[in-house]
Amino acid sequence: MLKIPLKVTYAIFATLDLALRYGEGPVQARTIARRQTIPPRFIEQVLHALKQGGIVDSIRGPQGGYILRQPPSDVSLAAIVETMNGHAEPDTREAGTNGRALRPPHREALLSRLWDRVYQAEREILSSVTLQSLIEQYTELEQQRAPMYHI
Amino acid sequence: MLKIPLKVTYAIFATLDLALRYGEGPVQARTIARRQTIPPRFIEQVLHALKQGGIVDSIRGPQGGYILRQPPSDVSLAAIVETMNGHAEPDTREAGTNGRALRPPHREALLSRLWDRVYQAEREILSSVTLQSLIEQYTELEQQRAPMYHI
DNA sequence: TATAATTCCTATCGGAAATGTATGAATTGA
DNA sequence: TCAATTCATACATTTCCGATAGGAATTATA
Repeated sequence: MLKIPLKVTYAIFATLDLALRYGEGPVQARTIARRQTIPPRFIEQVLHALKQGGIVDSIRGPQGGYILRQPPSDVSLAAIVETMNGHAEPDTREAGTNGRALRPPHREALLSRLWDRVYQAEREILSSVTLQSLIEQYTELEQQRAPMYHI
Repeated sequence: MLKIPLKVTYAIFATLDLALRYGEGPVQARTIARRQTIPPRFIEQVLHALKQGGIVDSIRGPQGGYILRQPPSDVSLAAIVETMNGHAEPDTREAGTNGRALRPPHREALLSRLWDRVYQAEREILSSVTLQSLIEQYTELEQQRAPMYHI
């Protein structure tokens, strides 16, 4: 039910990489690929999709690269995920019915309502998480492992 | 992200079919397949999985078939879905890291926490829906379409 | 005990989707 | 002009899912 394509993971790490350098000029695809260990030829496609989705901007030519279009606090994971999934609504495939069993369209409505609820719950969570908040969580984790001893 | 395998849909309709006849003895795979329009050879596998998951019991030989193991009000969709997905926890694939970027295991933890939240939300919803409540919703919908005129 | 009805088990196939690679065109700073 | 970069598209590979197939195991019933 919950399936996370690698593409989506890549997209999150790529934008997170950009978020960590927000305001410092464009970052090249190759650089992100190296740092995040993503196949270089593949990340181009991911970044391209992110551009189509309005998440990142691109600058061509030498010294070009990619930048976040908005500050990290304005970029929710919901936006990223939806972009990568092509706004895929819950995949409501339907099997037909005959006999005196559950009949469509009621049978269909029964489940599509349910999937909708699940979908909305998922969306709600992803909307509440931004690249900024992810960065904060990350630095928290880092400090827990290598704590700063005060005084 | 939210993907609903046909297998899961089939499993729900199959168990719903059994729920509608709970207490009336075993129902054969072929019968369910015909009524719910599921490929006969395929539903065998679905029912088999449901048996392994403890959702249904099977009776072999002539006049055999499948029955719900518990009354419909005790069977949640969460149980069915988890059975069909082989208790698949959120698929947390990880790409390695080098350089001074986000480093595992923190990077990994960051996302797996998130997927976990989504997964739990999904689970919560599915736990609250039973075969019984689905049946009730269904008959409600039926009556709305073909209403009973009182008096 | 023989037979037929049924579940059980495993293998396999085909197509679609996901992942990854390749090639070259378009753009642009130096 | 040149080199660095994104852009666009096509192609190859792998993995997964739906579906089919064949036969083994079980058992009610005649």
